[in-house]
Amino acid sequence: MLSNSAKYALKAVLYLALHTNEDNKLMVKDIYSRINVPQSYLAKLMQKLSKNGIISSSRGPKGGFYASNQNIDLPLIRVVEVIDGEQRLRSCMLSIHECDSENPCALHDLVGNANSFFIKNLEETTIKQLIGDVKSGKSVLPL
Amino acid sequence: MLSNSAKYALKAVLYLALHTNEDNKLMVKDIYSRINVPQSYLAKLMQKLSKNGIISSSRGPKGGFYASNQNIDLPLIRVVEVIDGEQRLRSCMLSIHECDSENPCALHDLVGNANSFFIKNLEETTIKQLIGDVKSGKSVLPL
DNA sequence: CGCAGAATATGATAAAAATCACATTTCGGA
DNA sequence: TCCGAAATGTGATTTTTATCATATTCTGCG
Repeated sequence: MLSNSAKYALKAVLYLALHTNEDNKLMVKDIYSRINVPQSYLAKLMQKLSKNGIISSSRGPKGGFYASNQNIDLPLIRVVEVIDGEQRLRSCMLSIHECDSENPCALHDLVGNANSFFIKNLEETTIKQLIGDVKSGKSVLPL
Repeated sequence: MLSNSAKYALKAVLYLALHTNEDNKLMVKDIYSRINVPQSYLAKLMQKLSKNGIISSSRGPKGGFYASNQNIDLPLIRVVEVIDGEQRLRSCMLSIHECDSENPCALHDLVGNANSFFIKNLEETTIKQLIGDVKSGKSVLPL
């Protein structure tokens, strides 16, 4: 469903959204152990996120990565699309190309609305909204 | 969610269930192009399925793979567990170990009951039931 | 200006998943 | 009883994903 990389990226984005802003940046080495992602792999992922405008960064001393107000208004789907591409998440359960609700593959009904429900949520939920849940204790952001 | 291998295996099992029985077997080379799976990779998958009792086989001339009456009464989950192992399907969206509905990770609610719904269906639907849908035209089994 | 601290770029290595190739075993039939 | 047809067993190769390492560029600050 989601690649490992996408999971890593989501964790990182949520961590940044919770702990950083324009005036309070963090470096990869401050983050990786908190979210349990290998350091240099995380670095690569964050570069990709940064290049695609999902997170922000600045170089040099006092630099680092952070989530701007603009960043956290992005829907979660953007994170996974940047990392996994657009296809992976939406591909049918049997990887049939012509599979949709009109012409369902044999497993289509078993998944039911499960997958589309998840995708819909990823599309409609912003990073900001999600960390709201964490802040209010509705869910946990784990290591 | 499901590995490529598991998808291949499901396709193969469903194909066998539709087109074979004790008296009417098929060889890998008769199947692979129909379900669009590389021949020798399919061979390996089918050996695994056969060894684990998901499908049946007999050697020698007039031999081949087939789905017995006993086979098609198995729930679909058995197919994916044999190929992907038991963990993969049930692992949390962020791969957090201590994530459940009591202690949900940040993404838990986004997936909602989607995943458990799918798993439940895999557990409760037998191969036979599923091909019923295909036979009655409710769904398609594609190449 | 220039140095040091940071991200960025590039590419090498390792591990896992997918694919291929072939030798071995089993079995039915002539 | 022997030959050939088929699955089975084993392992090598390729591709993708994940991981590591290092050189390069940018930037704030003294």
